Amino acid sequence: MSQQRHGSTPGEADGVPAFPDLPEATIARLPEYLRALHHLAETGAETVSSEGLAAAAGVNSAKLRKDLSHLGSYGTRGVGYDVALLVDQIEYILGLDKNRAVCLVGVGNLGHALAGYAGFASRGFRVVALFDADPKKVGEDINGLAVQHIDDLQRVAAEESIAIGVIATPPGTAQSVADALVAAGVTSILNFAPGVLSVPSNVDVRKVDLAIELQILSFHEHRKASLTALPGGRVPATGNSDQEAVGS
Amino acid sequence: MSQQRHGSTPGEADGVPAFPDLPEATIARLPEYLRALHHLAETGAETVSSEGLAAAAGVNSAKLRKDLSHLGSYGTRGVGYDVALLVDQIEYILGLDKNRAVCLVGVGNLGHALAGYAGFASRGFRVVALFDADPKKVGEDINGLAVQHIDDLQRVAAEESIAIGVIATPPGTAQSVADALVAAGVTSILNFAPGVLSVPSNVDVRKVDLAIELQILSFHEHRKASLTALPGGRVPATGNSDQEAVGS
DNA sequence: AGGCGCTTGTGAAGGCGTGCACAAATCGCG
DNA sequence: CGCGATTTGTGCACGCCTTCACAAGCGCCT
Repeated sequence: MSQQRHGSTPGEADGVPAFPDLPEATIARLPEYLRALHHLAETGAETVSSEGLAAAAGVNSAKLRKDLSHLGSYGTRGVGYDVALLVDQIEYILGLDKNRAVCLVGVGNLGHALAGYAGFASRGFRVVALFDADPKKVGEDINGLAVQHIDDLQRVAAEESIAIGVIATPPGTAQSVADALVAAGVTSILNFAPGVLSVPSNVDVRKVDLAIELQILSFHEHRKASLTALPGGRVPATGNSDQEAVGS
Repeated sequence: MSQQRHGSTPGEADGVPAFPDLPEATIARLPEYLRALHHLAETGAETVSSEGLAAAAGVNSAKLRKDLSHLGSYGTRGVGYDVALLVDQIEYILGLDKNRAVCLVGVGNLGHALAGYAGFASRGFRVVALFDADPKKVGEDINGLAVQHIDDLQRVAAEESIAIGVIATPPGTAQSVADALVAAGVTSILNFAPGVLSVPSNVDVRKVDLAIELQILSFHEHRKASLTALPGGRVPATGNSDQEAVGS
């Protein structure tokens, strides 16, 4: 669209503000598109149609096209999208070309697993520090990384210029950890602890609550059960064939 | 609303269909309300105002009232909501009074942690079976539960009447596991593996992709960085002070 | 060179969700 | 017994997102 921009460094444009403010809904889907594109690239595909990519990402093709059009997209009518080009573009928009440093607080059951989660490293993130309040855990080696005491957070965060923190502590300590992260200059938090965090407005928080996910499924189970028991009979589909990941 | 129903078994009403079809957005928030209510109950509160509960759940008070009104709510004007009553009502709607049986497939890094996650048991779910395809893992004892081979899924699922399955396998095997779950009669799936699952329309899938969450945060980091570098200056708040959990 | 088929990009419409603002209802107190 | 303070429940308007449907554009084949 707009002027011709093919071939310029991704995002580096002439008069266009490098940041088309994308709708939140679109942003939430970009990572899924990216994953699908990587998968396609591995199978050797050079281009994809919106139909094909949409199917791979589990969304409507019209939605996909509109999403991509928001970022001043690179598609060719009659052909489709250049896979490699689109990958670069989306990675640029998501800021994944920076190989972002992440720290993780709380090396309990869940934190331990997250520290070793291969999916982070392979998708643009480096877990550079682990913290815990429990002295017994400090010093423990997890995947080649030593657990440090939470009191060192401030220093380490500055040294490694960490902007993203992950909270995997019990609910009771989550808020104080969040405060510590904010004080250490972290401006994005991924919170696995149940409960609401209060943070300054310039800090972004995303929350993942595993029990909540199950409870939502439980609702649908309950609903399906009460419907099949009814005269009407057969289960009429939730309309949720989309299975998006999250919407903040 | 409707007629007076105070005192009847939750959900058991006269002419009212026990299932007011709630908006998805509301359903996604109910678990958060429930958590906040439990917390309030522990502190000994008998009633809450919509304002108070809304604050505890991190949402707007008008939104909360509308949400509760959808389930034919139990509030008293001038007073607030009866905490215990509301807990019962929400638990009934979410189907949590059934103590639902859940099975978990894939006892790797993440699956291991999920199997031991205390938050499940304390919020209405029992993990009753663990499966893995790796013979070396079969027989391993995790939290008093023995890992079984995936081939036994069908039999065990029937015996324990499992309706909810959790997938924590590597991406490559997720689809075949999903197929096996569906064949075993599971109608709700919580998927931690990256990628899109295709399932019959009567099966609900919710997806949690940890890397996607980080990528969304990364986008906001990128955005904040490119804004502070600009003439306008100060970070203008994402407007995301809500921090909901998920919206499918 | 011209035409045909295919695919993108987008205008417009409809639906869903949010938030405001207020009327209705309840309690407590004088 | 009536009045005021308080809080719920909701009608309404607005904005975001989705979806349809189609014109514009591109490549290929003849």
